[in-house]
Amino acid sequence: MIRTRFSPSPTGLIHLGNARAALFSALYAAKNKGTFILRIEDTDQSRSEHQYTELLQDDLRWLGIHWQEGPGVNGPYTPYWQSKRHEIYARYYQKLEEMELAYPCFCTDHELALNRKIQLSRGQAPRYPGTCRKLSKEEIGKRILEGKTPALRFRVPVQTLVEFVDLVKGPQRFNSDDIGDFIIRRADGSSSFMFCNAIDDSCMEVTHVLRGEDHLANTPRQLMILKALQMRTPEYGHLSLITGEDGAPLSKRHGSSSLHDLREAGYLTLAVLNYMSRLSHAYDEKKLMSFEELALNFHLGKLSRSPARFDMNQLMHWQKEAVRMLSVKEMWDWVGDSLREIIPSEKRDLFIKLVQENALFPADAHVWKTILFENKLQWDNEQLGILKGAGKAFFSAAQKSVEKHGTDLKAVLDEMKAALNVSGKGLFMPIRVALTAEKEGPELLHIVTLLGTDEVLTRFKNAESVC
RNA sequence: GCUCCCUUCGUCUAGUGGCCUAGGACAUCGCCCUCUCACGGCGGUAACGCGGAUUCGAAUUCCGCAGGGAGCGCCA
Repeated sequence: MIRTRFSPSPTGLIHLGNARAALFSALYAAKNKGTFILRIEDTDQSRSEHQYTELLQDDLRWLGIHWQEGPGVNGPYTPYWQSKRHEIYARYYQKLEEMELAYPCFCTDHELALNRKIQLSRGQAPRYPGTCRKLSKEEIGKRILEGKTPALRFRVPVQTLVEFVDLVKGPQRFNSDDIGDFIIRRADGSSSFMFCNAIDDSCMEVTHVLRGEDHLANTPRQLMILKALQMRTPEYGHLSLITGEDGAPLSKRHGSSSLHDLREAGYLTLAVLNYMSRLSHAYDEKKLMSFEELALNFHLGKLSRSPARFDMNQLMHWQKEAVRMLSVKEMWDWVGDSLREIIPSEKRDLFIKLVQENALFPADAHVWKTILFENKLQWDNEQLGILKGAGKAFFSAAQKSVEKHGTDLKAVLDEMKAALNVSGKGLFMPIRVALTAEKEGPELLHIVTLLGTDEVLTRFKNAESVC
């Protein structure tokens, strides 16, 4: 049974990199009919904010990622909030202390910072020097009596090779001597990420951990903890990072860097899903795929080892595809139901159909709503040139034809062709500009139908008056 | 500084020693279709970071270099 998880900390909106870790974890579980777990890592009370645990779940659900265990659904390994798992961690701290594989550390922030500075200036790796490593029971007792509250450090074994096969990067080998004793419980009693993340994965029987590449060097630490406790270890796969268009790590200054931003910007779930799935994972299929299809064709072995750039062009491509796939109802939800009230009921279907072929975002639909249903056309100089080029006679002829044929555009055009000896672009462009003040857009036939005879006449008249 | 990761068209990638005069998609350019944009069709431009080694043969293996990134936190 495959079990994967996503374990965000509620300190902010879900970053695209993390969202992708969640996505791939969910896809992998889905592909293998396994279980995908959501676990909230809120051990850092000072930085965790409740609002984010809700937002993060909303955003995940929006992306179409659903968890079989976690907040809201529970499961056999409850609770799924780390802040509520203190007793569980306490047992393992005790075990480690009993085995003397963990020891209290009384060093202050100041001492540690100073030490790091000295080591760095000497060209050494900034590692914990082991100050409290050999404190006797008496010394420890004395300090505690003095009112000092220690943190707990893991005693890293000496001269030990930690080896594992990374699911995407391949065989890895680390020397324990490159790793300093690290904190597993803070002085305030809370658990550090390094510790509870590993413990929870093991306790929850997670089989495959897919996470960001930035955790690769953490893996030997977590493996050492689990090994010391004789607990089962998951397999790890480290996903390459997503960078901005300039190759630098994705950040706020690149614009949309969180799922939430994308959602707010009007991107569709399927667009984001297809784009993100294909960032550092190759699919043979070129068409837009559903979550299920993406899962079915997901292969760990197809995950790329190299970092991938976030590319707006490509996202836009999937957005275009996704918009075209929308049903009429979905289109209304997407463009905003308020538009309905402005548009007469008999014209709604046609409006949606027309917008669907030309819009990338809801705002585009609003532009066409304004053009077609609010009478405030403004021609710019170039457009005025086009109108004047056609001339007053053109538009008076147009009005005459419309009066006779109504919105039967073909009849109108035929008559104008014969009367004015114009055709092609010379015929269509002045009409398009007169009716929409745009040089591009949906088919004129549809535009004329939506406008109706009276409005078409008004607009031709206005065009004539500026010639 | 130390440890680790990464490096194929502008971008995402295919590629696991001969099928590679390196394939696809997006972007871009041109043509066709066409009332415009889009769609669609056809075609073009465009890449194996550098240097060695192994081999009859290397994008693919090995070594070095360069560049980019991560970790070395009482952050996660």
